[in-house]
Amino acid sequence: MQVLNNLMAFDKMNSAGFLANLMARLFARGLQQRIKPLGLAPAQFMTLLELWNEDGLTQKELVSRLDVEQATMANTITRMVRDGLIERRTHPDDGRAQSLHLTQKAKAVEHDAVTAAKGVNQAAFRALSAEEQKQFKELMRKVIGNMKNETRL
Amino acid sequence: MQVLNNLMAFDKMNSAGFLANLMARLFARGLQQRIKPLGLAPAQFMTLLELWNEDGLTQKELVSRLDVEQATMANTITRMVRDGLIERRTHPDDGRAQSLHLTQKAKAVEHDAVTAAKGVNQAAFRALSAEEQKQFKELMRKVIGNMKNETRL
DNA sequence: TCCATTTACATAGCACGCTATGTTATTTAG
DNA sequence: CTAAATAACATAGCGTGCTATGTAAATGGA
Repeated sequence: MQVLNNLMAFDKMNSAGFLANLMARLFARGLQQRIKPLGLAPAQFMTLLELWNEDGLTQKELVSRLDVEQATMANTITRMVRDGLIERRTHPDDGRAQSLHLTQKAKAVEHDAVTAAKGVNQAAFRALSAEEQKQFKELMRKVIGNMKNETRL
Repeated sequence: MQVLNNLMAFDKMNSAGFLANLMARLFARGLQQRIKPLGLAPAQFMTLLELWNEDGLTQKELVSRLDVEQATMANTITRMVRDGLIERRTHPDDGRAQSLHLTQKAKAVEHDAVTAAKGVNQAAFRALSAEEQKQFKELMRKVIGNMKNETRL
């Protein structure tokens, strides 16, 4: 048996990294399927969440709130402008910056999109008790905190 | 305060999907940094894990073990052949299939790569008790199971 | 046997993440 | 006030994921 050659070398179903990747892909898949009919893609939805909460943010502000690289955000914004979800306006106080503003189209889908996203989370968490759900999210935040501070080692 | 406009609309730090995505990106980043010096990318490492365990697998077998789409695997394999990590051999029993075989280069990096990957998991899990670590992985497997069976709702 | 179906893989096209680097506007030092 | 440094955003290039579709080799049924 091949399994015995490398005994316990690296069991992926017991590897946090593998599990995290698989889980995240399943979340993304679920979200994508539910919001595609609304004309949204997952990263666009996350960006809209911030703008629904506070319209007119700059790219820099979105970058820090969503924890992605600036280049990633720039491309997402370009696609959202292309898709008629937001528009760029030059920032009054800073010629380098731009403020991003929701279009009517983006405002119109807020309720349905948020409902869809909540549905994904619910589907993922069915079969988990309320206590487990709370613990699980707490642990994810803890792990995220660990890895963010990981400048060394 | 903008926060009060949409009270409790969608708190991303309390959204399993957002947390899962962020966590997975941090895992990927950590792994990528550690295995880049070995000439490996994350998906290549995952593929090598399977081949180190059992050389000569087909694309179809890798697809089912790593839980990615066939097209994704095909592209990863192409890059691995390009990078001299594996080679394709036509399958003796089936002219459509191919068996994938490790090169010396790929065999040589196994130990270092596995050590690197274990390091990522350890870094993520420092600050978690052994019990928490076990629970956390159990919960991830549970959530993954939930979402895989989610044909409806 | 021959044709339809299925199977294994390839390809096209896109979303989104990253690093690295360029451009332009603002700030800061002197 | 001007030159250097910084800050905000854009662009290039790539890896990895997906869906949709094409191609060629089995397979199965008539």
